[in-house]
Amino acid sequence: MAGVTIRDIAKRAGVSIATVSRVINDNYYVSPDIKERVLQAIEELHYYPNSVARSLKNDATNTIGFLVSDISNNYFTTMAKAVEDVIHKEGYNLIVCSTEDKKERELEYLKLLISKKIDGLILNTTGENDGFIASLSEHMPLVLVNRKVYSDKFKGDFIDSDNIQGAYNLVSYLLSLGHRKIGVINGMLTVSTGKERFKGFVKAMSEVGIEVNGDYPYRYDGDFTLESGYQGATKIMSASDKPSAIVIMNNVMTMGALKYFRSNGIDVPNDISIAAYGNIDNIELMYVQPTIVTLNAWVIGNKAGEMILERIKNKAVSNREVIYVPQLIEGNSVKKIESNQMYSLSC
Amino acid sequence: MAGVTIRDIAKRAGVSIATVSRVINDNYYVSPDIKERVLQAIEELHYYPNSVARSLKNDATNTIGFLVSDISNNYFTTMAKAVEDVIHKEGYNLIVCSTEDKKERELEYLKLLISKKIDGLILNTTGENDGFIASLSEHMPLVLVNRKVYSDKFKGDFIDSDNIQGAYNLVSYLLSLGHRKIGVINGMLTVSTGKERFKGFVKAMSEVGIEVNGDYPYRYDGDFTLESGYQGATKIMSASDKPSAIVIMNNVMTMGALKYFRSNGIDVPNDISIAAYGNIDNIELMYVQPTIVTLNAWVIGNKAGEMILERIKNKAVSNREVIYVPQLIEGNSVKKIESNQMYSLSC
DNA sequence: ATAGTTCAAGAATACGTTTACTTAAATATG
DNA sequence: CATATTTAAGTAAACGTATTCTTGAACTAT
Repeated sequence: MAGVTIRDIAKRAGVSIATVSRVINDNYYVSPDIKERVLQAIEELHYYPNSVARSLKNDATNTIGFLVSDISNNYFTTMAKAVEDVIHKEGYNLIVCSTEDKKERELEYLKLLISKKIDGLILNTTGENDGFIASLSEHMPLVLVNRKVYSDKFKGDFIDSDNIQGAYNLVSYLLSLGHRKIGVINGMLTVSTGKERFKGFVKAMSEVGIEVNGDYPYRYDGDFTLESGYQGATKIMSASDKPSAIVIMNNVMTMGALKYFRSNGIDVPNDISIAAYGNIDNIELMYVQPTIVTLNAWVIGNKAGEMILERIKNKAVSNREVIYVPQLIEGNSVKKIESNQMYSLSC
Repeated sequence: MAGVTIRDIAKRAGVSIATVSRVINDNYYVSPDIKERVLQAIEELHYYPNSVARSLKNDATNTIGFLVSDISNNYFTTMAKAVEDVIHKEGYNLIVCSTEDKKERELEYLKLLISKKIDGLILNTTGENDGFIASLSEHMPLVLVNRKVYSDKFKGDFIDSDNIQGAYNLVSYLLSLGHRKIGVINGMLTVSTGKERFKGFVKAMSEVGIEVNGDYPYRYDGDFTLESGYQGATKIMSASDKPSAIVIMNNVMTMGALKYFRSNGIDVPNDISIAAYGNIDNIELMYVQPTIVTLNAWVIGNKAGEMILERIKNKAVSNREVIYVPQLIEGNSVKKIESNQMYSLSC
């Protein structure tokens, strides 16, 4: 089983290695009796083709890389499954790596994946290696998910939810229920998701005459991690003048913030209202159901799988963008503000 | 960047490919000026060594496979991270695949990983390919996690929590609080985890004189999936004679059961008590905190990483077993049964 | 000064495949 | 029947690297 090569099969079947290869790949006519003999030898010796050698010769590994920022975020494992689901049918495999949102780790993994000669890459970038990625994109089929690369040299596809719209909708929802003092826990503003979601926040607020500028009091810039969600909630709630609601810009930070609230006896939504960006797993089993805008990880993953396959087959396709509009799902994490309170706010 | 080979570097630097290889691997003396020239050429041409070719020559891919039953179970992603953490330091990479507990998928992935010439395999088996795995184990470094392979030909290591003890502890806890009619939602009884956890259940029950035999009324044999947890809860709660508590044999089924309870207005623990095997993520944010025995995925993953590295370095090591004792963590999902109720039960 | 020694670096081979090229037997064609 | 054509299967080269073997220049020793 170990170390059995095409040569052993050839010897056993009394044919040349070329013939064995032809039987394995079934791409040339081989007379039935010889074919039979080869197949039998393969069976008897427990031969498995060496895909390392095969990849070297074919200049194709049938492997697609998927580099994500956080493998323990269920959102990405769901997406990975969705990608796998599509590419597996076409004979491709997926290799998933996690950067933990570290610049160096991303670079290291990119180089590793280049070395491993993957046929294509699906990337959820840290946003800190745009130059490298842009020049990589000139030589490797590349599909970005959720996070954009800022470079006009970039050649590839981009799939995302409409971050601005999604965040805008979240905030509009809070505004419609009378909230005006609205806090925000941002993700990294260095990546497109962080940047654009905040932009959606600012936009919605400005439409009711509230300018969110440098010294906006209820703002915390986190980094999409559980800890920063906790920190953000801590900071915002420790101010003397508290907001009535907080918008949180991803699922993981939402869990972090809720941990803070729960462990400090802060009631959601009575003490603070919450609205969040992104899916939460088994949300109906939580002590409170956050109102969210959802990203469909499965849909995005499927699309990413399709697009990378297209790119691998036809490297010349031009840049494409696919933007999904996220849907708002009401939970019970937002309290309606009574109008007398509103008036008191506006004095 | 694409297609730059050692040959291009050699030409650029005006040396032989052997010299370039020596510089890259830093394993032979190369005079400083030549070394410098080579390094510069590598830099200028954006050369990345082709690890496919390298693997073919070295007969080592520096890659370890991790085949799990369910990649969307946070328990396994945590374990994967833990494995990665250990092996990465030694220059190895991890490739994770998910069988979805399907026999054919496991076989397919095993063959794929053999083809890919991984240096070692960490396996959470479906339990349905024991023969194949046992003979594989004679040629490939192999570490089993959580689920055993039943074959005396098997050569490798095994890491697990003490399933019998863990389940026994869960049931004893319920018994100590006065429960006697205790339901059980099993995982697959074809795999060691399912089998042994049930064994622990039976053992604890028999110690208080309750024999769990073929027609035990509160038993559901599931398959570790969310759906089967839901189904199990449905079945058990639809009987006219309901139990006062249910033991659920993994984390995912627990979520499924809770979904049934919650959506059907069945209060935990007032209508039914729950105790479960396995970790639950962000448990403090749930509407009820199940009492559980925990598996430390991180510890198991680290150990698996260490052991597979040892096996790769010294293929001759004999079979080893590492069993961790799981710890019981009390939640608020179990109600104490008053003694008068107990008496009424015993008539 | 000559023979012996050392060693940096080049030449050549091998890893396990796939495939272009070659061969020889079988069949078709005039 | 002799020549042309087809084609099944074999031979050999190539993929990109690591490494053994070889070479020849620089050095040491006599």
